[in-house]
Amino acid sequence: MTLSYSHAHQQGSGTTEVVAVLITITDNTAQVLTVDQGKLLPNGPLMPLHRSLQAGVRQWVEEQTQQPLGYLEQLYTFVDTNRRNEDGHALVYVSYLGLVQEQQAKQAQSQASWQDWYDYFPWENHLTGTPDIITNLILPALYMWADSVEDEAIRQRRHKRIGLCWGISQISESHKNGANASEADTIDWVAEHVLLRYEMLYEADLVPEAPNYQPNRLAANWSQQIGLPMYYDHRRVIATAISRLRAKIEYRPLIFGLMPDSFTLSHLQQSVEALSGMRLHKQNFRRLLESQNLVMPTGESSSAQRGRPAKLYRFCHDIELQSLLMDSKLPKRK
Amino acid sequence: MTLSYSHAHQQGSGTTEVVAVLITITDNTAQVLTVDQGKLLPNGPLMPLHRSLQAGVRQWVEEQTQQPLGYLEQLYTFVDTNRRNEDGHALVYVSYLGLVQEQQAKQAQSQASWQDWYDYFPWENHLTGTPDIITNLILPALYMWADSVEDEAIRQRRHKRIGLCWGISQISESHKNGANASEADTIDWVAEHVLLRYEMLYEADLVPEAPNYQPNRLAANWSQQIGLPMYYDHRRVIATAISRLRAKIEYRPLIFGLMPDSFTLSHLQQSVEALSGMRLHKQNFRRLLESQNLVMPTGESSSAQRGRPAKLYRFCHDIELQSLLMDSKLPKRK
DNA sequence: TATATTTATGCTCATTTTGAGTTTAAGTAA
DNA sequence: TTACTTAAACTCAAAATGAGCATAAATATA
Repeated sequence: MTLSYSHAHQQGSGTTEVVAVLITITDNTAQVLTVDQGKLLPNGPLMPLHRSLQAGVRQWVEEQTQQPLGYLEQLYTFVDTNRRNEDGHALVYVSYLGLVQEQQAKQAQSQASWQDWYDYFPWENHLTGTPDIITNLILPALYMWADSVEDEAIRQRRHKRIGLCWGISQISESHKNGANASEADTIDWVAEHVLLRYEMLYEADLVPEAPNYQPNRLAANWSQQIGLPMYYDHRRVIATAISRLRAKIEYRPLIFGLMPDSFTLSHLQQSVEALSGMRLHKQNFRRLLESQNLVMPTGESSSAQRGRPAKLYRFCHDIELQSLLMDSKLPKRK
Repeated sequence: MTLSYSHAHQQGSGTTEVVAVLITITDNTAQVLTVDQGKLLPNGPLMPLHRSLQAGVRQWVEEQTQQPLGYLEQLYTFVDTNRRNEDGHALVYVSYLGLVQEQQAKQAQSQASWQDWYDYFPWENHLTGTPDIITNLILPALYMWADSVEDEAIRQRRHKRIGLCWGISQISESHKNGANASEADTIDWVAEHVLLRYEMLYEADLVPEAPNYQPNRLAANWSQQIGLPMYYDHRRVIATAISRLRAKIEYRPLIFGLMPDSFTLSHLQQSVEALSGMRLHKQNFRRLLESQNLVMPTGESSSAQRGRPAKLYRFCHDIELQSLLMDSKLPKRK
């Protein structure tokens, strides 16, 4: 794992970098923009000429990916004490979440490429039910990790934590070996806990990025199944982005930034589903949309592929402001 | 306005600083910890010896204020292009929100002092109804600002924005001079829009920190009424903190970090009210609390001052984890 | 052509959650 | 004792939510 790249352009003694998580949806699949064969996010040092962090992000994204980008919001700021400048100052990097409209997502320019984000987080895709990787691989490994500790109290807390993070509704039967089978047995999957789940895998040394990762102690082809690793902490940065996106989409119409100018309601719903990784209830989705006055029919209909043709809609740009200010929700779970 | 202080300890070429917004509640009043006579937040440069941003924050807060602090979360990262190091790199500062338990809030150590946060944001205190400053001073000034522009479209957007930000329910009568009186007339005050409101005042040059602030053009004693200014962008940082706190307290039991070990439900409610700046409906507040299993009675009662003595409660520390993970809400408006 | 299949869209219904009261209990101050 | 104050239990209607049924309008197929 060569960590050489990415700082070729670093000059002077700046200790601040920007990192961008750009998201788009193509063919109902959520994608993230990467460089360096999917191993890194677009990034670059903040330079004296940049007038703001946003400006820095936009410049480096433009330069490294030629991708025009719209909505951009700050995510989180990390410190990497393993990377320091000549004065010994640790590298600080500020991450941003950016949205790219469907039609704007260009094909693989230069070093950049769009990647299905579930290639990095296969356990986050619940579009066709709970993925096997959770029940067959992850949960057994996590319970082994939980039980590997002497202290009974810690063990119990870990069990509880696993349940809360991963939603132990189905598996409760097969894993209530302990006496505490009477615990709240219907905790359900919370889509926005992406970061918590990734961090638990990291803490349990179950991902290649973790300090004590030992795939030999795990299932045979563990490394192939646990998702693509990245350099530095970039997979964690993506997890942060997905968490934010999934949480925010429920009360702010961020989906605006990802849709083309006109679309069907099904298309819109599938886009939200691609982000949340879960299926939604069709009728309720529409009801909520209607109650919010977020979209209006264009008058045209889509040239249907199979069934009844759907009406086309566009967002009420009239409400740009409201969309920023007011609490306009989007639907929840199925 | 001397901006000299606060960088006396800067050494080397680091371009990263940390800033802390520490919050406590004493006598049902929300307070923020400041240094330099209330003009600055505790802050300091990130140094090579710091192993994380949190560690940096804790060290500087400890050093400057001797205040022990518990819960800490990252807020936002700013760039100040006006402050640069010898290489021309702009200063990056990472802000944190910290909570201090009521009993832990010490009195004015060294340079530090606790300030009523509504001294900085008098318009945010709606505990006794909409404050006069909004109707008498701020809104007239904002509408003047909105109307000061030629372009009709921009003027309309500004009017709309003002309404959304400041909740134009009461004043709609006196200000529907235009033809569009039929607009949604019942927009209500949203407590967590603190940052939006401050930024609007800044944009309209109505606060002393703004580049074109000209108090002479405004009401006679404008500067005395519009809240205490701070150096740099520190008042904006507090606004960011209050926004986050008010938003998050509705779906995460952050209030934990501010309460003493045992308390009455009324005390708890008053604390939440101090943060949100609004009165809550007593019975519904209790109902919600009960449905969440966040608190449990200690068995004791408070030695009542006047009325019937209230039972004392404590938080279910059993649920530390759940409080972090699950969506446990606290009540909304009255 | 008739029929099945597919997708879109309109509508119903039971349950839960909210907002807002009323009533009763248990203390202190006059 | 009486008035006043705060606590706490309970009620009720309106709104939001989760889930299902019914109908409409197209295409694919027998």
